[in-house]
Amino acid sequence: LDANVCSLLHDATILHADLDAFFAAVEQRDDPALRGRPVVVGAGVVLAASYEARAFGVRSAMGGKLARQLCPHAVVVSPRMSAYVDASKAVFEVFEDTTPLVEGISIDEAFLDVRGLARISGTPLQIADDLRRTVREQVGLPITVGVARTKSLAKICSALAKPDGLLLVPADAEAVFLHALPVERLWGVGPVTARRLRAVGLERVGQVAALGEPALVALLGRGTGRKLHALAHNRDLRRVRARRRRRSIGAQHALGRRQRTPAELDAVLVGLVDRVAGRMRKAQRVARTVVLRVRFDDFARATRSHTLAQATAETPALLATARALLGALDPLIERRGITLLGVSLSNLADTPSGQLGLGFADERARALDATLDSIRERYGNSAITRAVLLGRAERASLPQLPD
DNA sequence: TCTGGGGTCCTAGGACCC
DNA sequence: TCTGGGGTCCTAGGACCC
Repeated sequence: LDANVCSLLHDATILHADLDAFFAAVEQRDDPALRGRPVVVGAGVVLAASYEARAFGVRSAMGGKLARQLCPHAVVVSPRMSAYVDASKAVFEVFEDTTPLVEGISIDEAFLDVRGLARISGTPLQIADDLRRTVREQVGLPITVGVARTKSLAKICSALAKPDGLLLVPADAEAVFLHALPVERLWGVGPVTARRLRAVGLERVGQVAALGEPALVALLGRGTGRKLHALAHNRDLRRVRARRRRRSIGAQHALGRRQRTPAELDAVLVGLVDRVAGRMRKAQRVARTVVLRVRFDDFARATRSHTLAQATAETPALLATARALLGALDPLIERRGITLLGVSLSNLADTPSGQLGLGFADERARALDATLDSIRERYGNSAITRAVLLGRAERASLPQLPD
């Protein structure tokens, strides 16, 4: 596809940029001895595999044992997260230099909207080409870019163009391109949905597109059915949005198959809550909902959650809640065994300005919280709003609020 | 495939409110 | 007495993504 075609159509303006085998590529960049050799990052579970390792069937999320069987001569390295974070920052700087409209999806991929940059930077195809070269020159990593009119299709393009590739689908070629693909290529179709589709003979996106929305809804449910129908026709109105805020923060820990005593379990829980609460305070955010996640011996899962009356990032309050949730699951854990424990916090808000440094709440804040609790007990939640306002006024040494 | 750690979004029922 | 229409929030589970 040449740049002239692209500029004529000029509507494939969303880029999806995706680093190739990111963790493994950083390791190969930093250690020349690893270049050209199969590299596996992560021992217990494969976090990333270089393309040389993938040639032997090694995939990320695969168990380390199987990976070693498939590729015995692979170099296994333990992850260096800080190196990856640094590399990611450097790459995102290149993104930000390309266009102000950058939406990070994960540590190694982002959407970029390059509409309206024709006079400054050229066509989307030229921009994508420059971006790839700049990342290679400045950061030393291979990156693949997909270009299309929608996020969904741009993402599909980058997946197909990997590794170290560039693929643009012009608007008038969308249907032909999309409809020939297997259904798994659609962003949002995982193993379960793919199985359901294949069970009724739907293997290509074109077949899904031809089916019609009602039939798809009947097969997959309303949400998934509608979404899939739209995506199969490349109808995807999602914009590229800069800086989306996190909606939850969590931590989890795999426990293996060994039996755990309640005391061991509690120690793990304390560690998780402490870690998560610390990250919350660092991010100056507070949470109202505590979610406890467990995985049993048979890998089935269960979650329990509790929503607090007031948002907090204080370890003791969060820990008490998490302990209560874990206690409620005790009988199940007793019966079925536990292989993973996780805590995540949602319903997030910014730390109120009067409560900065919540982790070290002073006597006064504690007294105020106690007052709020007693008000709640006596008069119910409806009295709390006014009490909170009064409390803030008091803490900020403001005059009393009018009724 | 035999299993790590971090997320997002959707659904559905029930409690509760006006 | 038996019941409309609209809404929010909470909880639990599930699918999916990197």
